[in-house]
Amino acid sequence: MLLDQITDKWSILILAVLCPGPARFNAIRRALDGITQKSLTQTLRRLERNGLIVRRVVASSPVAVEYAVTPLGHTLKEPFAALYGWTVRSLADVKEAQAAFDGRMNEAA
Amino acid sequence: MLLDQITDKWSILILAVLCPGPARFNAIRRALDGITQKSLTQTLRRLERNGLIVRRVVASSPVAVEYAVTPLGHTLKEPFAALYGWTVRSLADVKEAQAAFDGRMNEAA
DNA sequence: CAGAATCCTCAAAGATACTG
DNA sequence: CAGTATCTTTGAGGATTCTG
Repeated sequence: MLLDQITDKWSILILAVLCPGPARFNAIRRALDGITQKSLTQTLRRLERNGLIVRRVVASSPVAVEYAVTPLGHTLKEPFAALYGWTVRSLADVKEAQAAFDGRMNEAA
Repeated sequence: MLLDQITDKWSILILAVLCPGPARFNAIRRALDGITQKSLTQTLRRLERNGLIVRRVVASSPVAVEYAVTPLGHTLKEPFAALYGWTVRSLADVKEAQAAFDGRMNEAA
């Protein structure tokens, strides 16, 4: 499903990093704390294949590779922002629900 | 991260099933083709723990268990709809990008 | 009916080393 | 710098069996 392709662990975060402007491989890597070089490569490939970002090789020495969000990629910004906004607004409610749930579990035990 | 909790494989689909009205375990299971009983149980538990759905046991014989979306859960409808709407609107563009990408790969080989 | 418990596997993620 | 290649690990998910 297409939803699976964009709701994975890193895609949304990479898009967020690239939205303000293009960035290079290791810059993205540093921005996303905790991602491995392998996962980053794989996720960038999938994003590129789906037409959400473009990969541009700058023939300098040493070689530089820039990733940038495409127009199609930019149309995802709004839905992602809606989702992210919800998590921010609802974090307190969710934590409260979790505490209540965990409390019920403990009293049952 | 909270995003991971709601962008997993089934949560969004279960919410969609329950949005029109409450449903029972096996009804949800039948509605979601391909989910195992284990995954359904686990996902329902997480949704319940996060306060997005409620579990209600009807003391009949045999026992009936109903799941329903909470007010908090309903606030997720809009962000989810935005995301799902994007996939519907963009499916053609994504497929085109994929074909182009795969074409470039083959010509390189 | 609505699960809990158990076993199993396989694909994704991590670690490590190497390269143009 | 921007990856590729390999190996290993782990844990999510599937299949199956059992139960109040």
